Order: sequence, then structure tokens, then C-alpha cells
Amino acid sequence: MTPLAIKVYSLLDTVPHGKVTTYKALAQAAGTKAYRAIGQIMKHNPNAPATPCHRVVASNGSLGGFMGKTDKKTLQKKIDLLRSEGVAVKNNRILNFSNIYHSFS
DNA sequence: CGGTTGACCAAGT
DNA sequence: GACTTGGCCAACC
Repeated sequence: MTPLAIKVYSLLDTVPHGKVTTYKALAQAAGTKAYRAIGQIMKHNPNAPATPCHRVVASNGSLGGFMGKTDKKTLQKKIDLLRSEGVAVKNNRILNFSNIYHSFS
């Protein structure tokens, strides 16, 4: 558990179900600019089910391998979770992304 | 303490 | 619209 991770998890907890946010927004809200570090935290995901990393997407709203390449199984799982929460996902992309995007402002 | 590594981003080609 | 470049910052070795 890293200090940054704690902030990120707290922020994730504030994101309502059926909505998503971006690494950038998380970093910003966490008071840092380490988008990349957050990505690592998510993939390690020490808090497994308690950490809804599936609610975090790239700034362009794509899930098909956040950076472009990721384990399909992991990805598909997250997509399933998102759809369970009411998030429309198509072709590994978020539909109505701007509509369900949650910002911390 | 320096170098490598990202589930990234923005801008340029 | 797809690909490359440089920069960003935390975590790991």
C-alpha cells in the first residue's frame, strides 16, 4: 500500500456506480500528476474487489488495453463489471463516455 | 542515489 | 486517423 494508492482508493470510493473516471482526473484529485503510477497501482490492485479499478479508464474512454495491450481476461472481467453497473461498453470502449464521466472538480 | 518501467497524455509527424 | 516523441511522476531494483 503506497501513500498515493491510499488517496486513489479513497477517490475511487467517491465515484458513484455506473460512472467512470480517468487516470488523469484521479491523479489531479489526489494532488499529484503521476497518471502512470496510478496505472501501476491498479494493475497490482492489492485491494482486489474493494478497488473498482474497472471504473478507471483512459482519457479517451477506451478499455481495449488501457495503453493498448493488456491481458484480455482481466479486461473482459472489468467490462463485465462495468456493464453490471450500468456502463455501456462496446468494442472495448465506453459508450456515452462524456455522459458517465465523473470528475472530482 | 541513479536507472528502468509503466492499465498515461499531449503534441507532432 | 494511425504512429512516434518527449515528458510526466511514483514505485521497484
